Amino acid sequence: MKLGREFYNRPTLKVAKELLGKYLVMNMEGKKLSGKIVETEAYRGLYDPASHAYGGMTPRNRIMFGEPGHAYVYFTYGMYYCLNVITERKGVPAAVLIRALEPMEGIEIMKRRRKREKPEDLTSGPGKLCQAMGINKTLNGADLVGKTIYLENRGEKAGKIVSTDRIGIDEGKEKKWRFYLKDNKYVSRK
DNA sequence: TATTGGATCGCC
DNA sequence: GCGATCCAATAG
Repeated sequence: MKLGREFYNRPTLKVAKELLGKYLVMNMEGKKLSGKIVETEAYRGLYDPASHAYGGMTPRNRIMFGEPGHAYVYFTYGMYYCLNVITERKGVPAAVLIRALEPMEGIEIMKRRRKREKPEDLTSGPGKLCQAMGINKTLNGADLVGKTIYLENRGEKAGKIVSTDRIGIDEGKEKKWRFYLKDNKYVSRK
């Protein structure tokens, strides 16, 4: 069952945890790709120094201030994209970064795009999964309650969840806002 | 207008 | 450990 707007319009930490075990589905150019979410990170707007929205709205982060249930895609390190889902009500800048997936459908397409054969090399990181799924800037602002990209509950139990500090973040280290499924081999940074 | 460094990745 | 590679943010 596709996740509706109301799922995203809730506290960010809750959404970040509940996204584990859900499926990310892409329908593009007649191809279907999907993967199970196994790792996320929460970013909470104005009061979180690590968030892109810290300090107010800019052209890049404006999607974070908008309606929940949309995609925030940004470009980083000159060559990678990262995918976030917007949470909390309109006007409150907050998002959950999708950090890793367990590939499910469309694995051959992912291998071709990633130029890698091992399943655990396809989507075990935020930049990798965007490359594998074909996510780029054209999807920035896309409605996740739609047809091309959406999240889905396939009735799986998440299992044990581990929380740690966020990767690549120096400020706000006391915040344990990274969540992943324990013992899952598709989590980044083994 | 110039400079700097990043919510990364893969190879050395 | 480090280079690739480019854009957003900030400083001037």
